[in-house]
Amino acid sequence: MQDFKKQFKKGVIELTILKLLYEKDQYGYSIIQQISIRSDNHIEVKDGTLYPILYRLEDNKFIENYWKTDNNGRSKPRKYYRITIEGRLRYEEMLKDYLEINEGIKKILKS
Amino acid sequence: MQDFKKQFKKGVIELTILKLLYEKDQYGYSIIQQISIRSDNHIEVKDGTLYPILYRLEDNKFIENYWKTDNNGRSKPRKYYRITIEGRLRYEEMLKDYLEINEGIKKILKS
DNA sequence: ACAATATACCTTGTAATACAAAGTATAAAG
DNA sequence: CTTTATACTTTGTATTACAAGGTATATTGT
Repeated sequence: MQDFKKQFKKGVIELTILKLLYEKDQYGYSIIQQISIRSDNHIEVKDGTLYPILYRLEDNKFIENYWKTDNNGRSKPRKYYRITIEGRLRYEEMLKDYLEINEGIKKILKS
Repeated sequence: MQDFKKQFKKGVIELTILKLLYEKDQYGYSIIQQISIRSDNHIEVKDGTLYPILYRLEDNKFIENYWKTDNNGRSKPRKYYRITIEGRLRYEEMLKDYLEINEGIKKILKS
């Protein structure tokens, strides 16, 4: 109980991750920051939450990873993720469902 | 996995239940129907889902029940639920959080 | 130079929860 | 009078965001 924000976020995080990777390849930590920034800090995803989701998405072939060393100062490579064709389809599906449910809730809440 | 609609619904169902009881006292089965109808069938809540939520809300003093026999033909009483003051406060809180998260997601999804 | 903080990734265990599936019983409809 | 809908209840299961722990490098402050 208590934290219903946590509940609201279920399922939605996967959607936002796929959206961000749809836009461009990114490494995990970057995704966490992007979600924070772009949602005006309304959505904060913990690293202990994100990484398992990435592994899950990878198992399902929706994304795939590659290690890349950026050509700035940093020597240690970062693990980048790329969305697959299946991942794009999955995203479109999820988006459709999300919008549908959201429309339904909006109708119940108004009046 | 598979059914992400189920995930989107987490937490949101409690919000819609409180909203419906905010409007007027209702029995469980009626809530299920109301959610279906008012969401244009986009949200379907199963009875095995609803009743445990009602008991939970009751344990937390957000709602309370009373048995009532309708004065039409039906002789068997139905278990009506009424929202409490605490329940109203809880609803306002949840709504605020829901709108906030939703705003955040919208910002990430667009562009 | 050194300490403190941020970045970056990973893993284990836990609480919460929508639902399936089963049951019981009455009411309404064909 | 048989079938379907209504109405309520309970048990077990899969999923999942997170806390809390870990490791290691990079950056910033003094």
